[in-house]
Amino acid sequence: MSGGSTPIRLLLADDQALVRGALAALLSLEEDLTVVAEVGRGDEVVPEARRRSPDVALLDVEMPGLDGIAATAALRAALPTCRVLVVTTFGRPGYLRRAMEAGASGFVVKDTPARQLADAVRRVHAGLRVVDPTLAAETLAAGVSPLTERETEVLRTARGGGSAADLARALHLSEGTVRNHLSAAIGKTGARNRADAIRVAEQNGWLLGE
Amino acid sequence: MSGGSTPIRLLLADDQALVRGALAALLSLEEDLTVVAEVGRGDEVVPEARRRSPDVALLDVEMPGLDGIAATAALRAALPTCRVLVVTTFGRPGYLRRAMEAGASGFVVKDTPARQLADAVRRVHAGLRVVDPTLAAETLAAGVSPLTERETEVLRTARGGGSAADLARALHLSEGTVRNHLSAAIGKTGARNRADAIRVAEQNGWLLGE
DNA sequence: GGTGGCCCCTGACAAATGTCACGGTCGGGG
DNA sequence: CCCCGACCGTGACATTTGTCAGGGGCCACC
Repeated sequence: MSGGSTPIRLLLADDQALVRGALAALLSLEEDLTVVAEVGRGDEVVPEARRRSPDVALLDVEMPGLDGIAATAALRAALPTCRVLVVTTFGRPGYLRRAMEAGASGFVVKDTPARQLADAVRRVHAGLRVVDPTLAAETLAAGVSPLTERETEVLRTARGGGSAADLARALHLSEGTVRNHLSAAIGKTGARNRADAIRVAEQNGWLLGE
Repeated sequence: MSGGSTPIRLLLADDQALVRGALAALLSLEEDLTVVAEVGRGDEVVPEARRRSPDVALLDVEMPGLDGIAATAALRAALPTCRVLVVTTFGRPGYLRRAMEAGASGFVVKDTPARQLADAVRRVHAGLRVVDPTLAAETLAAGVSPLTERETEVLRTARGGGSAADLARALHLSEGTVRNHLSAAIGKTGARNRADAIRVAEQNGWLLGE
């Protein structure tokens, strides 16, 4: 494929240096691909992309500074010609939706065989969309988050652990209100605990930043 | 180094196919290393190692079937000549201790630069021990788990979420006993919640399977 | 034989949690 | 306009949770 013309320029973003380097090694084996930049934080994606102007960016979702979804949106805004392929550990149904809404061209789970990654990159670069089919089905099934904005916020804050009173102080709400939102969230998630509700919401990717 | 003699034979175990393949690509760049086996589950490590008889095994801690620590012990028992290098995502202080106790020769976090991995493999193969220095310090600081056997068991079961009554049924205990164990665990971990205690214990690697 | 640790249970208590019914504000859409 | 839904708050209530003071059994160690 791709007969000898200029190779596809790649930017890699992953917080784990070892994985980042390994992915670079893997992709560098392909003649039509070249890794021109590597970053370990979400907020370094756009600055580095400006410097190196890659064709495709591979972004992890879990990153310090700025998560991969937010980084996707920022990158699409800054360099519209650069395509984004999100590569993530967890197949949280909501992640896929959020990534696509943020302007990603592809979404790959780290479970997929290594061979397919290069192809995914090429497809994305060609303007096609790449999506894990089973994950797409799950996304449809899980649907959009049933949680209201405040409920997500309360649940997100509750993740750190702490009493309802603590949450109330942190969010400038009354303790009763916090408990009400939590109760609503528990009902909507089908959970029976506060902790349970957090787990469910997290699994479905309903707790992503903003 | 290693002037042209037979290369070091490696087995890779990681549940994420992409990472596994990428690591294989990374390590295959080194002339004195060759990847002879790849598995995605902990319980496949020993059978595959028997077939391919690698010199060094790189094992992830988080794996289905059998976690990396248990796989380490099993592998050491089955093939004593095969050294083990544990490669993990999380630098849980307790993981390092458990891995060393299980007979691992090295312990590397996925945050470390990709360049150092090949050297770590060579050192391990040479009979040396490889340990992340900062992590070693943390391990010393965190110390051994203060939790009693039953306390860990209860806490581990409580991870799934559920009321004290549920746990009592699952563990064939009285509900009061469960609450007592939980209370003790909460006290020892310095937490203020049940959920908090679980987080702390998990972070320190105190909840690993037997 | 005594002591101490871990285990299991009981019962009781204060605190936190989850639920409900209720009232009020605000904005958008029929 | 008026209604609905999201949002904030109150107060009250049953349940759950975390804590404490006990009791007894077992085992290891001095």
